[in-house]
Amino acid sequence: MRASRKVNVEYDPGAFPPFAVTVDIALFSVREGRLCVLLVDRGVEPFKGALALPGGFLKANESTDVAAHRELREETNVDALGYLEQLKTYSSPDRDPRMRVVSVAYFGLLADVATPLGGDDAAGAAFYPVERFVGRRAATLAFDHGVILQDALERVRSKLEYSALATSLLPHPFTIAELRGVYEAVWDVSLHPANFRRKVLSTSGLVVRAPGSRQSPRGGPAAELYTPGDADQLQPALLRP
Amino acid sequence: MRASRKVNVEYDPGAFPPFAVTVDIALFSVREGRLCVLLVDRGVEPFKGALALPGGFLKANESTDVAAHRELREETNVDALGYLEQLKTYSSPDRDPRMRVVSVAYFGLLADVATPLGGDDAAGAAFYPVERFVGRRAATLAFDHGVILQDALERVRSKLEYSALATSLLPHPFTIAELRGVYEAVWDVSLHPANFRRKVLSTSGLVVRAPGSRQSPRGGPAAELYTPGDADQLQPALLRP
DNA sequence: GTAATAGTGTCTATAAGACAGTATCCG
DNA sequence: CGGATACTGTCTTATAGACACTATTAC
Repeated sequence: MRASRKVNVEYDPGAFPPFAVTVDIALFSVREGRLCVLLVDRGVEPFKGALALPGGFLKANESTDVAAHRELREETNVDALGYLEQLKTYSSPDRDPRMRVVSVAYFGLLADVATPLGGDDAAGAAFYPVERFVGRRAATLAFDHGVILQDALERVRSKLEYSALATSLLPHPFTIAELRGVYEAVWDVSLHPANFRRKVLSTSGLVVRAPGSRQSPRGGPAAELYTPGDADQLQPALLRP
Repeated sequence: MRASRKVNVEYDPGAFPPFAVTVDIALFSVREGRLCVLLVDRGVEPFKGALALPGGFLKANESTDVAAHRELREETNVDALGYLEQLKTYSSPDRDPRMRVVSVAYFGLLADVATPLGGDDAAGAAFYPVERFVGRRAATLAFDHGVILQDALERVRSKLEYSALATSLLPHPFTIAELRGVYEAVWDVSLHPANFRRKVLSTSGLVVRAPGSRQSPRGGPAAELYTPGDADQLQPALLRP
């Protein structure tokens, strides 16, 4: 055992165990006021017929970042992809019943435009409200994807507080009310319209005024339009209630 | 270790590319008021003679969490380890010049007790001030460990704001001034003693009063002692200046 | 004594949350 | 018209930061 490290650093090809590496992506989108996640129908065992996060095997000469983009492109169109970030790596030895698989999970954000789920492997891919898969009485997902989704959701909820990610979930330009709708959907809370507006506009670099205005869908005056600002981190943060 | 190739015999080995998986750990400790990181001297090529983060290969039947703890135990005593958390996975195809290695990086926090670096593989392991390895004119580390260290440092700096991690870098009990010293070392700033004290004591669950007191090292009245509270997240956060 | 530190009190600026009120649009 | 919404203004409370002040220790 004492010599194990020395064996390792010499890279005897038989000195280390090989692993399969996959990427899995939790792609979020706000649709009709609800936070949804892209899931695919598994057509093969194990977990045949269950829902799973889109993903696939890492290729021999690509990074996981590249693999995540590639897998996502195979499920949906990548044009509208607003954001993609590595979440966490899952490596429990029994997470795949067939073999040893280490999965590098990502989370992504997509604006709710008319998104054609028309990739090569998009059969059975659709957006589902996340509420069905979190908390008690949650519907189960294949493998440990329920845990991954839970972790991704918490990461997104947290990042909305101190980063400008919320605008990645909206087509541009957008109104303050639409931006508020994103926060309300992700955090699953109801926010005070007047205070939210003041907070957003006083956070430098979050949004910038765009020309024109847009009618409210349910009455009221036309709303001013905005596009994302150049801020990455929010100062001060927009804290969850 | 040598039987590891047998682990995957139950599936078709040609169905996916195999990868070596390692864990690398950035273990931080505050020593003499400076934030330091544990580095090991590489004895073999590549990067022979360079400094590197401690780490090693993932075994066939362990998770990366277990592997990180095991590797750390081989470098230093694990008793004082205050915290260990997964940071990020690094998978650039050329990050190791010899072969394809995917590394799952961790960061850890260790109190500055008399830490015997007396593990089996501790030869050449020592704590170095992080300032030497970050920013421009930084000394280089082996592989992409400089990037990993930079990412780990930023994660630790950020987590001090909204979590109670700072107490993991101190032996218990500690004084408010010692806790302030941790924040000052990690953030590389100078904090107002009076305001810091008020802030810490008004953050519920951060610290609890311990009996007794301790003399100040450089004059002044005896300082009250505290131990970590039960809070995990800080409410309100202790924001960087 | 001087210097340094622990701890308290206080003032100001900023931010969050509650809420009133006006203007504008749809039906 | 009524109802909903956009947007502004104001009040209260909580917090951050600056700073004055006292008390206690080492030298």
